[in-house]
Amino acid sequence: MPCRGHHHHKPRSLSELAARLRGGAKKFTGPRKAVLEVLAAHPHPMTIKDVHSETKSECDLATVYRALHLLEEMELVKRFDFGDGIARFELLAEGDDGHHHHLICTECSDIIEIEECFTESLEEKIAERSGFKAVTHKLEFFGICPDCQKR
Amino acid sequence: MPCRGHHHHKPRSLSELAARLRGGAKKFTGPRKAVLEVLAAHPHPMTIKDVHSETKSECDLATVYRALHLLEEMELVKRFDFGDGIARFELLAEGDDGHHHHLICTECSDIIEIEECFTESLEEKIAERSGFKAVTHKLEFFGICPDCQKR
DNA sequence: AAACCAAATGCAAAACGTTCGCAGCGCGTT
DNA sequence: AACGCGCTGCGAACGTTTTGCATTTGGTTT
Ligand SMILES: [Mn+2]
Ligand SMILES: [Mn+2]
Ligand SMILES: [Zn+2]
Ligand SMILES: [Zn+2]
Repeated sequence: MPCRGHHHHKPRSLSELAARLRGGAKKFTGPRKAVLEVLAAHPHPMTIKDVHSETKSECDLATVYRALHLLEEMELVKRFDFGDGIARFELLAEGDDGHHHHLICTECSDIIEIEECFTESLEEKIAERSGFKAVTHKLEFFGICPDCQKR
Repeated sequence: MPCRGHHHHKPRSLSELAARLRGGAKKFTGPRKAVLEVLAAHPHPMTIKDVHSETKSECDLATVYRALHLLEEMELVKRFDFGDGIARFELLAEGDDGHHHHLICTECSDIIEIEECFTESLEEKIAERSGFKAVTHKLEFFGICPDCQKR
């Protein structure tokens, strides 16, 4: 079963997200709504600082941290790590586990989504050979984008 | 040209490392010697805190940070990122660029070295399609080791 | 509609890994 | 042995993330 890419899934509506929260005995608050709206408007992983400033600082930075932790726990959001010590988050669509990768420009931080994951068979081989179970992976690509090559 | 795995390279002697430093107009100091000895004694990536405590705190933590930065710049050491916000370093052998991957137990942090890298052809494809140049990648595997499966 | 309560928020402080400034020390050279 | 620059130790600062606590708020019950 080949991966079809996470953008092939249909995004969740805000009311569906609200229902999800309430179904998990969580409140659909102003700050959480603001965070979800910001995430829904951006196709690439966002830093918490960026999410915070895009909410026009309607809520506290600590609240954004707490909101994203909750959303991550509920699997409504996926955390990514580009190796710079800053967490980034993407809103997940319905039925998407969020597993995918990125190509990041090391000069300007431009991001390209990589829909495919060709690493799954490798995962199985590694699991078998090592005796490890529940093997997953984190993979990100880095390079210099066309614009930055000209400069 | 297939990758032969970084452990197929022969490790550098301490005197060779000293010569490297001096050749680059750097000093072979007590702290740097201690750091290199600690790294040479460990086959897996080490955190800076661990390197520091293994030197029996003969030198300052800030000095360990500076030593590892220097060694990284001189390509004598390779930095790895397991996604937990803590830098890890491995001593490089002669002729090794250090590119390889790991399988990390999410319970006990046990590490297995993955010698192969099957991602190079994917790198080329991604570079071609996106117009990016100098494409590299970071890849780490995570799972539960045999010991932790029993617990 | 009012009361209720657990959950969530804002604010400030702290924790964490990491970096930096600076006075003094020590490696390599003369 | 003396010199000079690079390096060190120490403490302070950094940026991101977490936490404690008093107050507020969403969702529920009366
Ligand atoms: Mn993405
Ligand atoms: Mn390794
Ligand atoms: Zn993948
Ligand atoms: Zn690789």
